[in-house]
Amino acid sequence: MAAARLTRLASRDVSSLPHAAMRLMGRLDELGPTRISDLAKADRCSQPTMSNLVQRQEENGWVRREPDPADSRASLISLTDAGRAELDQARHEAGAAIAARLSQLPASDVATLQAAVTVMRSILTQRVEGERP
Amino acid sequence: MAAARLTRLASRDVSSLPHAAMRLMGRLDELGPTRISDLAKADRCSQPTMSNLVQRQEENGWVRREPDPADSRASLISLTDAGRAELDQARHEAGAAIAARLSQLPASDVATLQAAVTVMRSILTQRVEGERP
DNA sequence: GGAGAAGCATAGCTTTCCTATGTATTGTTG
DNA sequence: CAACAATACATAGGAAAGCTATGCTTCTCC
Repeated sequence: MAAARLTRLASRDVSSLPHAAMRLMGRLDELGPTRISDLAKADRCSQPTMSNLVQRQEENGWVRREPDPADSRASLISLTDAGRAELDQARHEAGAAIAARLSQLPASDVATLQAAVTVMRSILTQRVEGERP
Repeated sequence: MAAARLTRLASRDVSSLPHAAMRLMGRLDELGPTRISDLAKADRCSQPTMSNLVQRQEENGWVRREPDPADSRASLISLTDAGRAELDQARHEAGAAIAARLSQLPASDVATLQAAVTVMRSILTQRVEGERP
């Protein structure tokens, strides 16, 4: 609950990029050129949802679509320069918003959050029983 | 980012209640009978959004609307028994989903998260400069 | 008692998500 | 190697969740 509310709080401070677009572009930044279905898995949404999201960002010029040389059914999605610029700015905004709040905390609290981030990352890469690889 | 992804991960494991409904009902559980505009503030959404959300949950029978005796413009929203049951079940589901992942962590990591929750709560109640009371 | 403020509802729109289904390619197999 | 199943995506149609602008009551305060 605390994480959810904090996330909601932070996302309200970022005006430049819609939430879903930010997620998509963050993934692309991490993963490089990626297929739509893999992006959907990473973002935990359905394939049509990702298909649609990619189309919209393609229209914005933030994302590019190239044929996958290894499989002509698939396309590889990647960030454009404009997309990267947009992502950088959104991250800057988000960072500033978070920093404003963190600056009001004692250093020990910030350290606690930092440690928690590491733990959360390990949860995110965890495989839970009953999940297919 | 970690908090956002973790939140998204957890919310996918809860099928019973839509996201916004869960937030609304959680607030009602915390606050008791509350006005729509106060709910909107607590949930950081616009008043019309909350108005709409309350209407939908009212149709579901999970939420009740009573006139505010102190102000006949306002209504007081509260949980119905059905709503509380629904909330309990959704929390149970969410708890189980989280527990499944926490159980794979060493106790020290869980303790780190616990400490972080306390810090996050303090951020949530923080007042940032430039906000009206 | 009248003007402005406060509390909601409605209208009209956008974004984000879903399931179901169709199409084209790839793999597999008798 | 032809047929069938599986995979990768797109499209259609609809629901949920959010917004701004605006209008209607009811308070509040001078």
